[in-house]
Amino acid sequence: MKTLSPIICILGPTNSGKTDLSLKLFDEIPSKLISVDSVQIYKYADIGSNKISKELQKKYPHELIDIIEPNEIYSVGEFLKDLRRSLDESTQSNKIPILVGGSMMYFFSYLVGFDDLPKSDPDTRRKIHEAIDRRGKENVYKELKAKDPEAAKNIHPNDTQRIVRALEVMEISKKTMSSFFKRKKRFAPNVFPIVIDKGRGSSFDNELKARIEKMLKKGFIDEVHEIAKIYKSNKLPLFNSAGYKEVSMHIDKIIKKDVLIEKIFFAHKKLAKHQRTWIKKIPNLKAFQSADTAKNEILEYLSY
RNA sequence: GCCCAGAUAGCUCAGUUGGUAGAGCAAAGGACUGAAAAUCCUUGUGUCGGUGGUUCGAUUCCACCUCUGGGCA
Repeated sequence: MKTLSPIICILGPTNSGKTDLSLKLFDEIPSKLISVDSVQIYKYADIGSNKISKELQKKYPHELIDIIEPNEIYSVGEFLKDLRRSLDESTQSNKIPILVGGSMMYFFSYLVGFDDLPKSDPDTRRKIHEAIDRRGKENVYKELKAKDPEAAKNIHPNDTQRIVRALEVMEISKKTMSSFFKRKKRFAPNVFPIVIDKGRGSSFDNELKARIEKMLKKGFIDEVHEIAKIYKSNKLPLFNSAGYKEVSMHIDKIIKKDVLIEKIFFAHKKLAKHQRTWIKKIPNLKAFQSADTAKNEILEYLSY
């Protein structure tokens, strides 16, 4: 079922020019744009996630954008399934898939490998959280250590999220989480992954700041208001992400207006840093500092 | 001009009843297997505004000076 048509992957930290590059490529080659972005996946999250405008979306349609409601939880596992489907579709229609986006763990899982763990279950998860409240995090961690020392080795006692996940997997599957770990490498020879990063000097900071000011001018706060109104909640999964968290805190009067820009800026800087940490772990990336040189190299690779 | 309050880490500020200091944020590095833009870990020497004085010892007490708020004229 595997064909060898090329697959282009464009990764990079926020504000690096990924989108520009992907649109330019789309202009020149018969391709399908596929978003790799855990926030743009959400409907209505337009301004804060830097989606291209609705008009541009007509000209440049993207897969895996606007497919989830902001009150739903999406995950890497689902992403990989959705991605596979999109990739199949594009090869069937003889189009070159261009994967572009900012969620580095999604890229990592696709490029480096991901095992078939049981998917999360809210009831099981709730039970484990109750156990933590009742018996204390330390004791629950001890339990994990006893049952799955291999997994516990890589989980810090303070990392509640991972402790819960490991116990959840065990509860559902009756097997240890570490027994699932194989990380079969899926790095196919036809995948062409590149990273673009302009670096992190003061010009990066200034551009990022300008970009955030623009977001606010375009009505980021109203967008968050609207979403909270539609779903009657200000505690949506979407509101955990960089920027959305800060704006929703502002709406709750926890963050004052005059520091909001700064807080969002820090959140995005942290995001960029985190993205770069992931990028360092992904092998075989071709690195570029500008969209133009990257474009030429990709066209050359595709012999266009 | 007078009175009051400040001056401590890049920022906001704690603190030391006198034995040369610590939180949050930022920054840097890292972990990461269905929330990942999440979650978590590691890293803190800074003329404690300046100059003198008291003291075995001052960032801490005293005096003066400089600067910044605020008030009164």
